[in-house]
Amino acid sequence: MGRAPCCEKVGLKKGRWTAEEDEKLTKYIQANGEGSWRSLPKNAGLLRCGKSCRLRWINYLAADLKRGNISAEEEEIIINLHASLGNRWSLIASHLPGRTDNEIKNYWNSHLSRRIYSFRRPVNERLPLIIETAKQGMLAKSGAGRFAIKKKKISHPQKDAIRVPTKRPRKENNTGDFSNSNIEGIQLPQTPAAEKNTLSSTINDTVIWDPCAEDKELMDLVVTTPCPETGRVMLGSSGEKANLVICPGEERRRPNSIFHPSGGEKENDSFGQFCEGIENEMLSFNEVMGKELLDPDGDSSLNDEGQNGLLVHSGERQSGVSSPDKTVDVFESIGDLSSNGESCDWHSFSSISTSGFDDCGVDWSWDDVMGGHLEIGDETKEENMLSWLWENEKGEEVVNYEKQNAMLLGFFLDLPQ
DNA sequence: AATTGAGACAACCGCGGTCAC
DNA sequence: AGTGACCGCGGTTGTCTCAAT
Repeated sequence: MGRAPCCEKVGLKKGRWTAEEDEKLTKYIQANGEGSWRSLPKNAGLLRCGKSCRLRWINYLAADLKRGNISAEEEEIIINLHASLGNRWSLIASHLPGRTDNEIKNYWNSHLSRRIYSFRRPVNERLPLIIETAKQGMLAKSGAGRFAIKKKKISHPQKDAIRVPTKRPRKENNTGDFSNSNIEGIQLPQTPAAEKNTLSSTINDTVIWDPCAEDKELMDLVVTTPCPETGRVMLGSSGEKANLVICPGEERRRPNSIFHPSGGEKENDSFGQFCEGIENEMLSFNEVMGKELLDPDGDSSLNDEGQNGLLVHSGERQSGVSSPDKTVDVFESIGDLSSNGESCDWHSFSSISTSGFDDCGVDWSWDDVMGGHLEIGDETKEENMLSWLWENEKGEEVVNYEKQNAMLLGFFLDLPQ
């Protein structure tokens, strides 16, 4: 014989709580304390299920709840903890006094998730590591910690017009930095599988990596160590340097930044395990932009020099497009796609690029990409970075795709403010 | 002024672990 | 020891608000 049921479930009221019900519940709990949810509704004179009473008390009536908007500090904590813990709302809430798991969950779903997951991706599919990496670079944005790298210019006189017009703006001001960016409105995965598996990364694990730092030893350790199983070079390592956040130069360690791209358990984190499951996700920049972001057939390509326009659709660049800003177009395209949830369509991209955004210009060059890190006259840093990007250990000229891609993607993701 | 539809959020549902009987 | 309710949690749904048309 088990316990008696918590309530009869018949004749019980559902839906919104009235002020009168709130008052009854509050008075009862103030007099008798929390708990005994089964008997509470009857004793308090409420036609509610005990479960409903508990939820109402915990989420809205408890005295220690903090009302009002989520502050910028709280928001950053949520973002960082979510990057580490995934959808463990109660755990996240435990770090935010006065906030409930439900409140944080709702805030995440309505305010933050679309800012964080900037790219269309099927549910339950992980982002490529390079995007995860750059994404986390975005997350590290607030404060000084940010990998990339300011845009050289936004030539469009009304850059707000770049926004994808798929959603009406809300009245309230969003506190985040991406609300006015041209990625607004992008459909997001609801609960990426990777998040569910992202566990146990702690603040102490975080390594903020500055690619132009003079700490070349760290650079090499983090970036150029190949996976012993796959032979691939990863944007991340494991063991002591398991967590990687790309950030700019000023601040190399930010205690609140959490990044654990592998989602592995800290104590089990070996390099092999880190590589496991992501070995095929290390795409080149062209692959990412073409296959993952733009053209499902993968036939867009990156202009090698990067000096005159950003992306060149092979064999089909639109005539009559004057200095098109392909960065802008890229994100226009993504937003447009996500707004209807359909697959990426290169042709819609083309039509967008030729119908009103032609003169949006964000030219880029490697000088631009690196420029955010470098101060004028800082030749040592510049030399370090150049050799890091274009040389191997022997000083021979090579193409370090992963390094370059990470820098480029970070650059491109640093959208106009 | 009426309609539409997206955003925000309160509340419900269902599951799994725990614990009282 | 077995049963089944309780509890807490995360996912989902329902409802309200309000900007755009």
